[in-house]
Amino acid sequence: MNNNQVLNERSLQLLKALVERYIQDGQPVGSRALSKDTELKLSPATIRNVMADLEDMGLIRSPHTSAGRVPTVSGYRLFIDSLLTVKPLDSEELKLLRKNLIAKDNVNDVIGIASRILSDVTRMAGVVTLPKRELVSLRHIEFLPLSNTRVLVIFVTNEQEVHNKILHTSKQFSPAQLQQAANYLNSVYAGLSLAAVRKAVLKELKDAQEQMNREMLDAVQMAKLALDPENSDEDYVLSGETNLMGFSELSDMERLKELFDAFSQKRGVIHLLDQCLNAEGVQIFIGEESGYHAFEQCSLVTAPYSINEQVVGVLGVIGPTRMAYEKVIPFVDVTAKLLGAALNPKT
Amino acid sequence: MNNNQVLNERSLQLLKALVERYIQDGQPVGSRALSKDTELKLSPATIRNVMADLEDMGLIRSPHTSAGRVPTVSGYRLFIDSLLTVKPLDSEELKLLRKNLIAKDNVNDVIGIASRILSDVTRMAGVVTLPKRELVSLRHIEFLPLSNTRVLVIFVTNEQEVHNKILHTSKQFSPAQLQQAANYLNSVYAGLSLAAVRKAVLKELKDAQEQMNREMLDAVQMAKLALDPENSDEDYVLSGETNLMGFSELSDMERLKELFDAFSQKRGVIHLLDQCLNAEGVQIFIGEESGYHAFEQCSLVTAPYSINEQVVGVLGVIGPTRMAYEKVIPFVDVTAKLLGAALNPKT
DNA sequence: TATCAGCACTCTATCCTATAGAGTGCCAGC
DNA sequence: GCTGGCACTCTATAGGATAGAGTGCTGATA
Repeated sequence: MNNNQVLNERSLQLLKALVERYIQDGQPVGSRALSKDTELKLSPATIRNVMADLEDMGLIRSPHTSAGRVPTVSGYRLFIDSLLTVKPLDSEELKLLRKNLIAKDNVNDVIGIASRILSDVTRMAGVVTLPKRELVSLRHIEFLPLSNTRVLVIFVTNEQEVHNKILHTSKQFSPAQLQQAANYLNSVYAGLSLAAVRKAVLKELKDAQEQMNREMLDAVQMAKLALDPENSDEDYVLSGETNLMGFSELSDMERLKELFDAFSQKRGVIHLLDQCLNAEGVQIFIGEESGYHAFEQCSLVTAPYSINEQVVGVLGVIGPTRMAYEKVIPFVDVTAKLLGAALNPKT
Repeated sequence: MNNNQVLNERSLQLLKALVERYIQDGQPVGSRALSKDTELKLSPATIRNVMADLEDMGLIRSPHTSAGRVPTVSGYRLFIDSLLTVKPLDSEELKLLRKNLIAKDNVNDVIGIASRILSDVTRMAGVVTLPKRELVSLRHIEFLPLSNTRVLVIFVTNEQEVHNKILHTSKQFSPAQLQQAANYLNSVYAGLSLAAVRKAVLKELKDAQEQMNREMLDAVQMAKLALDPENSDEDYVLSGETNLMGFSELSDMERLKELFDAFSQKRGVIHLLDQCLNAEGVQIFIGEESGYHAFEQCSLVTAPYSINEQVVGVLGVIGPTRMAYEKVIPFVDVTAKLLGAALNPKT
């Protein structure tokens, strides 16, 4: 790669045409085809010169001597960042989103629907992370005695989701004691994010052990157990993975297995998606940019979604690098916004 | 297919050898190989005669003239039902099961572990259905007011699993009323299976509308809502699907996509597994026997598992028809028993 | 009558070669 | 700086030859 070339208007226009053409039909693009595609009246020979320059700059490459050129990751990156003309969202698709992406009693249902719509519309794989518990705020907490030292803790969060967990306490509590503990916690902590609650709880335990009365101490200690993040309960809902089996660039079984393994391990995918939590809007990983070998032939288009203006999760589309970015990007963007809206509690 | 042939001892012995050989190395088995494999001192020519008979009977077939023979579904069926010599369980595998398949607070964790062990050990796909709510018995029910007419119902079942659901009630209840309703239900119905509870509840509503006091009626009506089976919450945990990508008989992308689609739709797979709920022990579907096109190249080896001697779910292994049944069958069998043990409440 | 050696036949898989087609790089002329 | 022309390269495809595996059948044998 050699950067003392100039990327003038014409080269960019040709790069754009090449990427668009390649995305459209998946074949390496030759100079003759490009000459016909653009309104610049240039002969194939001239275009070949420009293409040689683009290749020097590492933006395109040729699979072999007598094939045309295909975009490299840098080529796609430049295309997406500077050349792409995003298409407005299809009104049918918007209608579909508005019709189906609505509030439900069960958050998982909404997440599942979002994931499915993403995959159905794009005909690629859709992924939506569950709202991060950490970031979601506590609405209500409750303790139920199960047996001896086992206590069921139930907490209702911001987005009307109910979580439960079984605690093993060091001593036995009466139902009344548990009720009292819950009352205390609700009065003090309701409305804070779970992360904030945990932080406050830890502080309280550290600062005020002696001054606290017995009941409050019990309550706080139980809250500590209840909010223990434990083995990251982070998860996502994936849909339409099988759509990826149709793409020729992913038809190598080794690769495909690696990709699907990554999907079921979840760890790597979650890590990748987490990187998009703080992005302003749509963020894109092209091929090897993700840093995961399994995703080398794939691109990931993501957008964070929010509840009450607080980002709590990420959704996105996974497909071959050769995808219709100009349609996928706005679609992912809007879906994220509408998912946030559907998850916002109405009260 | 023509059945006026006689299946004598020798033919069966040869069929057995052929299936075993084919399972071992996946190549069509020729007369010469079979002649060496068996201790019957028969020349390839004689064996060819027998093979022609077996082919007439529809037990084996030849992919083309100059290939050997492979078993048909009927051939596999006969092999499994009458010829198979099941191997005792490997002690390492038993140790693995005993070590990992132990009681946990969370049923889903245990199910997940079982599924993973099934796939890891067999290097095929493992599947375990969640315990059917219907069949599991009620231990404890609780109502929590959420807001206005929304009530959170929580029920703890037999296997220590906690389920929750949001009800929309027609009128508003005070916490005390909800507590009273729960008390009533717990005193009357605890210990029955959810299906039995629902049945009793419906009967009560029908019979005794007038005689009942107001509170009990409310309680029963709420129970009815809570136990509504709704969109079948039946589900399963699948592991190691990607193992199936390694098998040459499943390497056709069309087929593979169909199979994975079936996995994510779940409906068909659940229906198939449900058929095994009432089987006495291990049940096997070979290829097209399942009745699902997606599974045409696959076999499914299943066994039901029980909690408190009540069958509540099914587990199994999915792999190519050409699998080591003599090892898989006992393994699935034992795993089902140990899963049942791990799910049994200790009290 | 059951078994078996021998043989002609069939089908597949593999390798080699030839050929057409697509696309390039470079050069010389405008 | 652009372009037509041309030699060159590489791929994909088809055809043909060959080796190998395995079969079915026949006629001989015990």
